[in-house]
Amino acid sequence: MSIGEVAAATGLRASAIRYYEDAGILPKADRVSGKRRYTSETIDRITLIRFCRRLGMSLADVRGLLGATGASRAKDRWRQLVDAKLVEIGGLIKAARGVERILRESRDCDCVTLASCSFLIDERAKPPPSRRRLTGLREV
Amino acid sequence: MSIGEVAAATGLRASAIRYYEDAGILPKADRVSGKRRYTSETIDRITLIRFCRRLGMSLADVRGLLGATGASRAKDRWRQLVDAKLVEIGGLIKAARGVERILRESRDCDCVTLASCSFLIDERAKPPPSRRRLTGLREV
DNA sequence: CTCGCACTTCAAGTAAGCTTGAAGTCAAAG
DNA sequence: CTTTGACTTCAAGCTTACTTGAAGTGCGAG
Repeated sequence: MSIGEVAAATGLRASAIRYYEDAGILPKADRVSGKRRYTSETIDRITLIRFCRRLGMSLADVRGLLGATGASRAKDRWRQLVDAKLVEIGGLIKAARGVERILRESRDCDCVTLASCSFLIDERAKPPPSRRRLTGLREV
Repeated sequence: MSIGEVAAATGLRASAIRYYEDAGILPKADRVSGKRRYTSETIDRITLIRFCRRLGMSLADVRGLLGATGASRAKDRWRQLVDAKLVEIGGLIKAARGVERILRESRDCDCVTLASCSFLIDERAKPPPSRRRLTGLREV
């Protein structure tokens, strides 16, 4: 199949498929007179990549996963990744719930005028903001 | 106070404070022989900004909020922002829980070998990935 | 033969929120 | 007077995951 057909089948753009190849996420494609030719295996692979991405994994995660040779090794890596992601997501959910609570509580507060607002007073006591951002997720 | 003192008091870097000024989030600072001078009002303002950022608001959100003139107007904007953020966070938590469930279920699946895995088969049926990423949060 | 389309490569652009570097200024300390 | 340290501006860099654009190639149709 051509890159255009793979793109149509997977919902990615052709440019993204080329990018994945450059990034080492997809193997170098065979060429027929300079043009990339694929088999349905590529579609399966892209489907797996898309699945992982949807679950909030980075391309680096995916690269690590697909680099695994042999099914059992791959399965180990998969479990490791999943376990790490579960911890991350747990943290994310916890953080989100904290934010939700504060938002609700501060909704009718005078914070904005900065007049002795308990939230901002609490805020002063907190350590500097962490540089680390929690992982962004896509809708599942 | 100097920019360095404000930085120390708020946990931001001086460069970030200058950036906020350029970005219109902080008002143009008074100068004494070319150097910015601040009052504790600035610290309060930065504290508010930091509070908002911690809750997952963008600098654009904050700019809109602080642009409000008069306390009641500001309060209205605050409530609007909070309501919008609550919807967003609700979506984020829902998405995160979905991901959590799928991760758990797929943990011990044969997905990685692509051998008739129900998760990947489901994946094939899904629409192309949404470009939209859910808001990243910081820890609260 | 020429048109048009899908493809090719490579470089650069995009988003957000800052940081970093280079080069210069200023005031107080030694 | 010189050094030191904090400050100044402006431009460029960082990160991730791609997209976009420019310029060129290959192939089937008319």
